[in-house]
Amino acid sequence: MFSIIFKMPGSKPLQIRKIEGHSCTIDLRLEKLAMVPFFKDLSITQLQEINEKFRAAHFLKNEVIYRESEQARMLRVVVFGTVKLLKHTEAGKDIVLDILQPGDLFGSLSVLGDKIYPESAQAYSDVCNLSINSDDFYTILKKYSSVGIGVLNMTAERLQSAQQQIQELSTFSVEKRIANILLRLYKKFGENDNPNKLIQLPLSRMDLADMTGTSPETASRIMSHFKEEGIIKSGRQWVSILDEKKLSEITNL
Amino acid sequence: MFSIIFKMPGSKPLQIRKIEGHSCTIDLRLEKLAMVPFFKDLSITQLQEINEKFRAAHFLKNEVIYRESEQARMLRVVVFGTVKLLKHTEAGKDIVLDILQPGDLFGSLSVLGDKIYPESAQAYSDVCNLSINSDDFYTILKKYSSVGIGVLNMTAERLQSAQQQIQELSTFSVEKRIANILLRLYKKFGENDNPNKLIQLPLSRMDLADMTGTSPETASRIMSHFKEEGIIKSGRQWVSILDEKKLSEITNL
DNA sequence: CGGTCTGTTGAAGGATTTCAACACTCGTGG
DNA sequence: CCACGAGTGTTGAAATCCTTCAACAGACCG
Repeated sequence: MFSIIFKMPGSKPLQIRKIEGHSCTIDLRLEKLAMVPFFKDLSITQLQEINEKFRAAHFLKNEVIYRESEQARMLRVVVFGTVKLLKHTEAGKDIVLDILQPGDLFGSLSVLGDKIYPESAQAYSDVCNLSINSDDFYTILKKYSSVGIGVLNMTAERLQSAQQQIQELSTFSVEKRIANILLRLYKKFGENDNPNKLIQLPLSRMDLADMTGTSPETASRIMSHFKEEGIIKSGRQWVSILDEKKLSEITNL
Repeated sequence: MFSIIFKMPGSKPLQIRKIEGHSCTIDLRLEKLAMVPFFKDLSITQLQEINEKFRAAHFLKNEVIYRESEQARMLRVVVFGTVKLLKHTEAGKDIVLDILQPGDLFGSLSVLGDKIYPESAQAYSDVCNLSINSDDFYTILKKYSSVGIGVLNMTAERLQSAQQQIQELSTFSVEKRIANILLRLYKKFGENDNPNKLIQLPLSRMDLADMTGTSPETASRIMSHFKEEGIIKSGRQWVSILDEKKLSEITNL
């Protein structure tokens, strides 16, 4: 078993952008707000009006943005970096529900009701986000029905994706689930311009285990297997996809 | 092992109401529409206007209402009976995502986008529902922002519940998952007025397996175990809950 | 340069599935 | 009205997948 890792001397495969040197200028804020799918029908003037209600906040990698079962007061939009949504269990095991990109919405989605965060949010890299009080957002929803329809649509998509995950957890082997999550992460976070096909996330075996509902050891074993087959390359907290086709064959096996 | 089943001679424990003798009068339709949480802020006149757009449809038990990956054109509201939402797998195994009651919404939830049903819907009993063209519903959403907010809220709740299920599938043993689903079904479909604590559903071992992502055999073994412990009574397609407290202890073990 | 975090691998044990046989219930049609 | 057959539930035993415990190796950080 020769699992050769190509070391680039002095440079780790995964380059993580730090928050230093990043600043949330008005232009960047407006650009990111306009990127949010459900603000796309609004005029510049309306966007600026909405922008007034948002406040920028920064988090360093691994900082907790909010915790499960806290009072849910804020709706947030990722501007820079990636955010991990997760649930904790009494046994200390975490479940990763989703990983968010710039433009994604999180936090207090449900405007009515008990307003308790159903999951925790943690900065997966250095993060900048915009947050809005949920009462203010409620006002926007009432005023602009297109925004509500957009949010509804995004929520419906996430529901579909969650139900897809339920099906996979119920019927797929761990190997299939890991092949699948690698494909999905590659589609979402793969750098298509870069030939080394790296997933742009500090992805650990533990993370993979938490996303697929298995143990880190099993995740490691399966990743080793994929490496032997030449399907992936991987090191400490980085993964790159060599053979996308073989991966999707495994999921459809 | 004495699993005594109290037979009521000539009468099965579970009485299923047939659709014969049921008719969707205007009054019943309005009553059910008013029951839908996100129509609650509308006036009678507005309700009547919306009612015009809905058409009633009837399905016999086990009839398929729509199939996964069909074109999604209709949004539906359950008026009478129960509906099973499920996903099929190539291996022939089904996953039950949800069981719906009168007042619940299903079908083409996402108003924009590709409009493909992400799951199948099947009549779990004889069913009457109202359906509306999704374009017509889109018009309503644009006109009444309160409706959009209500639907958003319902969708957000379902998303939460799906994520809860993901956590349970990832971390709970089959025994805990079955205890949990029994409790949830009992809360939703238990007849509180009736002393025999029956879950008002034709619940088979296969159904339980499809809801918890296990095999019918394992579900049967665990149900047998619960019977021995005096926690439940159960026969062919019926379950009643004797000891709710013990069940919730099992889920929290 | 040590210490901590991450990844790897082995081996034993446990949970669950699968295959198989059988019992029972219910509806149907003779 | 009874008998049949399909559908449903039960149970055993073997096989499989996965977890858990444990030890160790390598990478990164200060």
